[in-house]
Amino acid sequence: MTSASAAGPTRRGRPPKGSTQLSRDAIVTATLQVIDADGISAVSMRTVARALGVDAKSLYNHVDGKDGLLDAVAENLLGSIAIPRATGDAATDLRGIADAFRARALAHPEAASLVLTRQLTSIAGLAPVEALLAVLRDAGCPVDESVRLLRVLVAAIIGTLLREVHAGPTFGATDAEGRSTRRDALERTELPHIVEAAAELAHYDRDAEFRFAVDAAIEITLHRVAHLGG
Amino acid sequence: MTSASAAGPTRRGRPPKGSTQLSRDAIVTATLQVIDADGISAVSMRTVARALGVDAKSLYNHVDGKDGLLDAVAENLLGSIAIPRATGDAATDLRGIADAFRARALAHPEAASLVLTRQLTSIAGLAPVEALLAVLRDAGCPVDESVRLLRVLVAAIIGTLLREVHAGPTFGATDAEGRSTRRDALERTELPHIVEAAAELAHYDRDAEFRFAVDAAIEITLHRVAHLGG
DNA sequence: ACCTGAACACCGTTCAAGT
DNA sequence: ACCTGAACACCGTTCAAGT
Repeated sequence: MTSASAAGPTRRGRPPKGSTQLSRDAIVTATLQVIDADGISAVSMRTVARALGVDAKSLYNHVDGKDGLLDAVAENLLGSIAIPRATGDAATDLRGIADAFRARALAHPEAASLVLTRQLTSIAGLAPVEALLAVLRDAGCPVDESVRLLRVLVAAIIGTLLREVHAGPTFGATDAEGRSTRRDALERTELPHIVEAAAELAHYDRDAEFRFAVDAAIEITLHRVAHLGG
Repeated sequence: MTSASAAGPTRRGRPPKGSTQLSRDAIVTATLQVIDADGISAVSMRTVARALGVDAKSLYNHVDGKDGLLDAVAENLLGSIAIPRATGDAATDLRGIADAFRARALAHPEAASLVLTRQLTSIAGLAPVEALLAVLRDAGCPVDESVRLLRVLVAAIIGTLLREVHAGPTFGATDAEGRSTRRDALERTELPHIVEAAAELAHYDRDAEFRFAVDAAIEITLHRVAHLGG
């Protein structure tokens, strides 16, 4: 009945010495590692805490619940996009920003859907938007039209990346056997145009599709800019 | 210690009479109701089962776990899009399909992200793809180019709808006070082009933005078709 | 063929207690 | 200021037992 002596298995209270202080940044990094290793569905307050050698409840001191944690990961990714220096050629610069965005997404494919999918109200991830706006304004596009075109571009990028990220190996150009499985399934639908295009539908060249979609969006954008500005 | 008599609270074994047989369809419908009422995060095997007056484990007889359940909901939604009859004018027909897709998504905004986000390997939701392909092929576009343009269109539709669905009330045109909150936040970023465009960025006219993005994708599509087919 | 009891190994989160 | 124990109300899923 005396108070507990020194045999307690885990400690309580503040960490004793320099046992690598927990921090928001360390938590985000650990979460990204869990996602990369085991997928986004493996993320829980407990798995992340375990990776840090800490109790799950400790995370609440640095992050606003699980949802806040996932937001923080998305913001971290978005904020770490390396936007290339502007060249002055609008098409080149827009493409460069799109490519930088994609490169970051594909570096963490399992985490990418967080960025593509979450409504980010924070200001952390606004750098790419600023960069796109800068290109459009410098090309002589008025503010309101710039915002509309910005949204067209972003929708094209996100829509395409979302397919690419979700497509998984069964859809990629490398996996020949998954491709033929898919083709067979498409041919069995008996929908005439789908059967006709089954081979093309089963094939997905990620790089080429991204380039095609983004170039299409850029083309329409610059076409409109030319009509308006000068 | 005798075997249990007639006082057991819930029954075991097959349902006794005509107690509305459980079915895959009933399960999907109940899930959609849960989603509409309380959001997608409220979906669990237990909540859906409760809505049906049944034990959660019973669902496993009709549906492949929670993931299979959500796939089934997405397929149901995708399969119930009312595709308008073709008029023969390609732009009109493409717009009609896009609008039909959007109408279905907005009818169940909380469930929409399932359709936009899940990789659907099933053939259930292929009708819209068949319809889009039909329009492109009838316009004289070759098969391979049709598939590429189809993907551009779908990416534009999904990218735009995803923003619209996630935007929530804080982003809409109706909510004037959320809009001004957002504008203030944007002005505080001190990123020059974002500050300049803060008013436009804080404003989002859902109908107009969808129309603009889809028309842009259609324009580029038909432009390419004209160059190729004639 | 279809349902459930018992059971398992998990979840997110609060709040008071510790240092 | 930051951590954890105890606790709560949940999860998805299996498998054998029932009818």
